[in-house]
Amino acid sequence: MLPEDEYQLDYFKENGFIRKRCITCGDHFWTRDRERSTCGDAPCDSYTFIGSPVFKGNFSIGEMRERYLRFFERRGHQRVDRYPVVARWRDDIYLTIASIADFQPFVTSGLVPPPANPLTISQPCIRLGDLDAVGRSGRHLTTFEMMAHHAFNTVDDEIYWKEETVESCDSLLHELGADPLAITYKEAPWAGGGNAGPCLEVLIGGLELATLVFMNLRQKRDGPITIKGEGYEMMENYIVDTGYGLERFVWASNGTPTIYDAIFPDVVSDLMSLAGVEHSIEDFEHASIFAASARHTGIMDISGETKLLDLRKRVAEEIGVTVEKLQSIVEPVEAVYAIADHTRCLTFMLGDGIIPSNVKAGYLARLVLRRTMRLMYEIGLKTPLQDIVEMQVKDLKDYPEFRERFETISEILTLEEEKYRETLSRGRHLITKIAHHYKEKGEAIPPTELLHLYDTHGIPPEITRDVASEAGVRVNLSDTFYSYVAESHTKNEPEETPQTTISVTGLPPSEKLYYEKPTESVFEATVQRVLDEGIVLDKTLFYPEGGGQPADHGTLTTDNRTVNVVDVQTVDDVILHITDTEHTIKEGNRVTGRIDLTRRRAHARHHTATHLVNEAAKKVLGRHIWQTGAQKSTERARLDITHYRRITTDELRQIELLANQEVMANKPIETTWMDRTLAEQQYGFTLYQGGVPTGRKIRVVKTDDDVEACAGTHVQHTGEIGEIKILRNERIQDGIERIEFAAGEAAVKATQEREELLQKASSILHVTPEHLPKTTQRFFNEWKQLTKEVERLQKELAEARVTADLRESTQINNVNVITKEIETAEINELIKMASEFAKHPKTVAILATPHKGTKIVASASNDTIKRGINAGKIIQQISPIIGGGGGGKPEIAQGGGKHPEKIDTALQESKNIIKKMLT
RNA sequence: GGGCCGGUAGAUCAGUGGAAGAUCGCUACCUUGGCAUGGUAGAGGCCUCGGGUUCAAAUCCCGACCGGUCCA
Repeated sequence: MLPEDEYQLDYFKENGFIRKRCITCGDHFWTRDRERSTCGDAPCDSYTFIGSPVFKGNFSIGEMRERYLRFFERRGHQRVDRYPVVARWRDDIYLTIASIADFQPFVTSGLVPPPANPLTISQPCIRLGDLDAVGRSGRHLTTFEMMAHHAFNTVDDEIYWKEETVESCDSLLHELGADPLAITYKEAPWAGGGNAGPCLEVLIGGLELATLVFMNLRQKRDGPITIKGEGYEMMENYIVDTGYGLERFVWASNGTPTIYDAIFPDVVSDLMSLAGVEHSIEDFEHASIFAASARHTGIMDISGETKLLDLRKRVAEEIGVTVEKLQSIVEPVEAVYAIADHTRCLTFMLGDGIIPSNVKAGYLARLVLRRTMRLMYEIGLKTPLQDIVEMQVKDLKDYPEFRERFETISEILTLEEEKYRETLSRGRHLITKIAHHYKEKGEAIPPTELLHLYDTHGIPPEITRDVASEAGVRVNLSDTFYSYVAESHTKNEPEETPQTTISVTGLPPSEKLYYEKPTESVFEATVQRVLDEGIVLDKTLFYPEGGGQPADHGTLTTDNRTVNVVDVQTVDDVILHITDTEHTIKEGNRVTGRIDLTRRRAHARHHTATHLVNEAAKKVLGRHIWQTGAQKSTERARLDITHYRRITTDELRQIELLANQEVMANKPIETTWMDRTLAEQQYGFTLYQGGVPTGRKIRVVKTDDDVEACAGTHVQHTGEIGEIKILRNERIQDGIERIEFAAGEAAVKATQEREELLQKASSILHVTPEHLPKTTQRFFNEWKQLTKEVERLQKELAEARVTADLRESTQINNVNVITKEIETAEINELIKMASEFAKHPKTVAILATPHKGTKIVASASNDTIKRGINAGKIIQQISPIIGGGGGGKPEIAQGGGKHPEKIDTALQESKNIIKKMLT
């Protein structure tokens, strides 16, 4: 645990605070109120602000945000624009979950300076962890703004620390009109995301309004400080990480029964009337119900159906109504609250460019979307989703960027709604089928079946229950269903691949010649060290694998001995040259390096082409396009981009044309090293198309309109690419399209290969390539007709043969037995004939052909089957004779083998078998 | 990134190794003054594609393509 003197602030002592221990939870807290015995946090205190606001004046979201940011601007902070809700600069989280997330990991680690210091920001955040409680608890939101002021201190340069932070917070609350006696600061050591430090929670009226974190520890195995079982050590830099809940401030200033009524009252009331739900916070009864509900949920956990029911009971008791009555009043309103919240979340997600998908951040968008639609279905709200989102966009006046993007957002929503409807209607079919199955067995649909429906087909168990009960089948639905789902997924945990660490300690970063001298292929260098994993030089022209670009190949020569370099990797800024054979190169040697320039040029062409195709795709498909991956080689490159529907061939052609026009314009490619924060501010996060680079400075590559942070090697002018040829397009995930293309010589080769295919195909048909589509169509149609004609003729022929052959039958026990070898018949003909024979009474036929492998067919008329004949068994017994196997039904069976010369023997044997069967 | 499911007639789907099916829709004819309906007959299938196993594959195995879905 942290030493308690962490919290012994002068500010507390000089302003009449005393440190107390909560009589309920035992935590320590600071207060001015000598009478207070509880810490002020849930569940020790319950809400007192509902109906009696803690601040002077009813603030709206916009007013409160502005008030806050101005307050800290006056105190020397620089205001910083918000970051997107999708954390594109992070590879560990999809969504921005806190204001400090904007500055992790490079600013907090001290590697990159902050955009301003100290700074203040109001950062929209999305957290989906408490999805179930949203709407019900009265205080949970998926989307909220975390107002914050941050100071990034180093040992040499301290901006401010605890004293000033608490003083600012206290002053802000006073300025807003809070009662000083009502404010408590609770001590609550904080840990998360690999950092930790002391923390004060700021509470008024039972509500946590802000958290003041003093981040000064970093997680380290066997570190000297232990928190929650993990070791930590002190950092050289220490950070003031505050978080003020904007929505909670607004709620506290309004004292409405729920947070939703305070932050988007217009959207809530519009939705209520659209859904036909009676609700008015002016209505005393309703207000008191929701106030009571919110007070209780403030102090209890309501996850799970049982706990929810418990809450309902308590509230019902307090108000003096039955639980059923309470539910009928409360549930539709709660659904509307949740819909209001979820659609706001969607507005931020889609507005910041997330494309719904079945993977990654896109999946989270779809999760929220489908949840919203389910809620709408439950309360019978038929308004199109995009209309509700439009209400949100209009309500979010401080976010004009969403209005600009609304057309795309609206299109995405329409498509998603359509998709979900299809999923559900597919689901209904499936459920009905399964329901019938269990109805026959007289059982309820078991949980495994529900899991399968949900997991594999996306049908929520509630819908299964509804549809199945229409079919008259019960469903075993437990309130732990979703944890059951989670359980079924945790069975096969991915094995952690043990990371092999290559020791490059003590080595300076390798000098990268490939940036300064992109066209050169020969260099001199000194060997720094020879490791098992590769050779380290002081400087190199070899480009190491990275950013989807493969490593350069080439040679290293020393004392007239040359080795091939077949791979180049980078470890902590040190470049390793990997050779294909043993070598005698030693530390301190001078070596001459030569790189394969043809290979390098092919990579550079494909790399620059990737930027052009990406930009062209944005122009053709829309600004929502985002690169999710790319891979280059000497022969081709592929680019994965986000898009909410399949790219059409027409769009693909436009992209190809546009990219080639850029090539023809022969524009220069500018590369500059820029300060990371400056680059982000100047170009925005669209910089990080190819992933997030590390380091304080980033390399910015400008190709006309396209600007990306990129470490790859490029051509000097777009014209050097020569040609870009799109080869194919596939959808690798829902919402992600892959475009494969070739550039330069590879494009010419690819075009030639396609040309050759066309020529080969057209020379077979003796037509020119232009006539190929028409001619192949004609041939295909003719082929279909001829197939039918052949079948018809075979049938006719079979009938004719049957009539003739019936006369040649042998009599065995009053059964006509026909055994016959037909030289040129195919198996279908034999089957047709055999079935013709079987139409005649008292007839058994055994037919054989040596054509196309040796085949035999047997058939028996119905009356002979009754007398013991079984065509299947006959075939089973005689087909081994011809060296194969066979089988079938009593009426008709077939078989085959490898020895046509044994057909006679087999046919003779069949007569013996028939004799036995008839006796 | 991982898991699960699917691709058969225009549509929805049956078909677990032995002659490709059902329902709706479509076409023609009958029923009717006309329509709805009812009746009869018919057309419509590279069973997604490519390999493999087998005497035999829509069916089993491998791969590709297309689609659905859950999770991190």
